[in-house]
Amino acid sequence: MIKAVTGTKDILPDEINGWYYLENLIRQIFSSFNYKEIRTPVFEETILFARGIGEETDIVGKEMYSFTDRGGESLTLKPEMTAPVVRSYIEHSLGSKQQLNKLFYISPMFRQERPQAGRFRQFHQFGAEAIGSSSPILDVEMIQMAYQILKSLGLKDLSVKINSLGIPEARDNYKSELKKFLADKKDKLSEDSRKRFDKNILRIFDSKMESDQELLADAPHLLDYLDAESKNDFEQVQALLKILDIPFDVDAKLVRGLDYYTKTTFEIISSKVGSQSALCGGGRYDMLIEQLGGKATPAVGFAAGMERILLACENENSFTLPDDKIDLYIIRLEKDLLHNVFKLASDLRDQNFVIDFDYSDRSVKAQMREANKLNARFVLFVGGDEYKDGLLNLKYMDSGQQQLIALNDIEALIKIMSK
RNA sequence: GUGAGCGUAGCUCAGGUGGUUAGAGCAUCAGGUUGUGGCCCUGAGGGUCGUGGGUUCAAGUCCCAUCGCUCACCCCA
Repeated sequence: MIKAVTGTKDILPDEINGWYYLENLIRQIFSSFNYKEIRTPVFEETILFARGIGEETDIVGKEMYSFTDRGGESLTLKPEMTAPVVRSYIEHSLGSKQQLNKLFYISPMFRQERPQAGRFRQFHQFGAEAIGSSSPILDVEMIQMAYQILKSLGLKDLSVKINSLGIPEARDNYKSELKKFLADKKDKLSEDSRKRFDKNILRIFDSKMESDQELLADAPHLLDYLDAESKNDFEQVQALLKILDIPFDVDAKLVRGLDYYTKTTFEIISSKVGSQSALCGGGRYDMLIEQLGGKATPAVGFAAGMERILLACENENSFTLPDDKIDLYIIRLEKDLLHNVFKLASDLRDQNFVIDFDYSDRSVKAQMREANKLNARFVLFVGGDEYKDGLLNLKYMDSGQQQLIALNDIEALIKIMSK
């Protein structure tokens, strides 16, 4: 049997309503902040991600689905959306059409990682990017939109973590201080953390090893090394979050894994999704546009994992969807009335009613059972003596009540079903 | 890339110490009299017991390999 590839899955009809619900909510909330949707291709030139995300990151180093096409070009299935959006922003000179571009997206992403609870190789993210302003108001707007979407889904067990990485110079200063601090403790660190020491020392803070965390207890604080501007912005962010009544924790250990982040970073986590607890993450990336060949432009954004969010919703039982219903199931009492039923269904479907009927020649009982299973509001019997008199028998499925309707008075039927 | 657990009908699972035609519930389909649902009753279909090899007179049940799934590490949404 041919099965879906490891780490991918089908979204089946019985779970699609949850996705519609989430997608509608996303579009509605982003729209209320006047963000416009952008769609980019699923694949891009590999170099976009290598340059944008950073050669040293795990995503680029070992998780990308890259392939060479017949023209010999190296292409990659997008592992994240910020680089493609920025590429598009530069390519189409969106910055010269308006000062600030507020964009959002909903899209599949691809990363070749070992699947796990809340993690797949093809997964879906929604997110937003505000390109063209350095105002911390936009930093907060990102958190606000993400938080509002999660809250609207009924999620309760959320916590917002924020941090500031400062401008690159400030961060570099801090890195060398941290390096000094850990130099004589290096051999006590875990194996993974020793690797991080050389590759990306900030990530040592991510370690789940208690021994590492003990060694870090007295480490210098990143926030103490912030430049004046970053510090001021970060205070602004906190003040604005308080105005919005969004609870948050400053977490100096929150270090994002993508190279492009500057200043504010944030994450919203839920304890209801297993160990992959980050539902969304983002931050400011003031250097990226220039780095990808555009004019130096400040920007901020976030991305959220939709499978994780849906998983959290399921585990918290945060919302319930109404059962699927159809308006009318048409039952034919005689087999030779197929054409009449077919035409009637067609006419009513033109009026935007959800209509179904039996495609084989099943018994009336079987058709009734089907109507019941489909949660039909009404059943219409076509055939029998009343049909010879030009009448149809309409049944209200909730009450069981029946009523006759003239075959030439479809308007009456429409009127009843419209209620 | 590393580690652990698990693989029996569409789904959830039973199948002491290996022994005749592998079971249940749910789901599906058909019936329960003449043209009518949800409950109930009856019946039917559906499984190379993940795959391959080995031990044995005999394996779903033991051993090995392999594939797949799940969870965790790593990393990230």
